[in-house]
Amino acid sequence: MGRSVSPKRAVKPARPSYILDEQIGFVLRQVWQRHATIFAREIGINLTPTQWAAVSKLAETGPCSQNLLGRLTAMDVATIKGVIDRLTARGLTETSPDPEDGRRLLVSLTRAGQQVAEKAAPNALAISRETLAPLDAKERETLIALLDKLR
Amino acid sequence: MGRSVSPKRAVKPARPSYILDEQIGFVLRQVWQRHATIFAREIGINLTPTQWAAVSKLAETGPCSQNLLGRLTAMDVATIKGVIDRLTARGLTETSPDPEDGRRLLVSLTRAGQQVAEKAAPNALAISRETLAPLDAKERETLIALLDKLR
DNA sequence: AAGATACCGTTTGTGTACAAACGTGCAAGC
DNA sequence: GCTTGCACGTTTGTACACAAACGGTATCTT
Repeated sequence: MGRSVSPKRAVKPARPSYILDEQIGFVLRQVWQRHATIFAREIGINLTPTQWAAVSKLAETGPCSQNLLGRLTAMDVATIKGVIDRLTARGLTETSPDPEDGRRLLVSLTRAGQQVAEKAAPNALAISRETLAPLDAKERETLIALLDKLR
Repeated sequence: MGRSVSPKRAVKPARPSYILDEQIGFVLRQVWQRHATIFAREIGINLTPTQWAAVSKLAETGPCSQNLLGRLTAMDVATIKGVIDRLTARGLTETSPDPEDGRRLLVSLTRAGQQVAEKAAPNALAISRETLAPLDAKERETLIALLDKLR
């Protein structure tokens, strides 16, 4: 170390070429973390963002196969299995073999699961609002539109 | 099922109040997932985004305590420990007790770690570019600025 | 000097997240 | 028929991510 790479003129300690804090991936991770923190505090019932995704999507679509539910909620097959296992253990979902297709495992909300979905939906909306609170209405719209292009 | 809840007029199957796909948290998770996929494919050396964050931050700042490094890279104390353990096992980092403060564990890049940092930096920049490729220059700037407000 | 307080690192436990390999069921083609 | 290919679910292994509890160290206050 010591002498710089290019001794051209004075020193000016060459801004490093890679600044972590300016990289989109790092920023995304932090924004996601902030959202997850808000979520954990505000969702009310004890649910993770991932579990809520599964529950609310089931409430939207009605019963569907575990695999399809995974695609609809952007979860890996191994991930959705774990999520459904835990939700089922808590009595929020139940599973049954699909009579029409021996490969499929049908997943549906139990009565308790439906109640949770209804009860938590307003909280989930509030969480979305709080996550976006630092932005004004126009900025929120712009952000969503831009992120949508990157999905 | 069958008859709807509110028989007022015609049917118009009441758009559910909570649409997962429109929620900022769900979108963030998906964009992050896409970025992680690009990262895994393009980083060259076998490093996770998190590990790269630690390595590149160490390259930026020089040796620092494990705890501070965790804060600089937005990692929990337990997370940064695991990351440094794995990097050290691979010979990219090394640790030593801080002679000036018995609580601290100093973390630094090894020679191999520095080489990895230099070699991977261009790839990491390319990954950022590819992640943002669906946007034009102005949009990229806007997105970063908006996300920055949500950190 | 002694005690209160804050900081640092470790450990344990739970929950995503994904790759890879495996076995089974369905459907399309010959 | 039968094979070939694809879809579906499961299991294993690795790696974040965070809460909570613990013990050791430094610093601040009295």
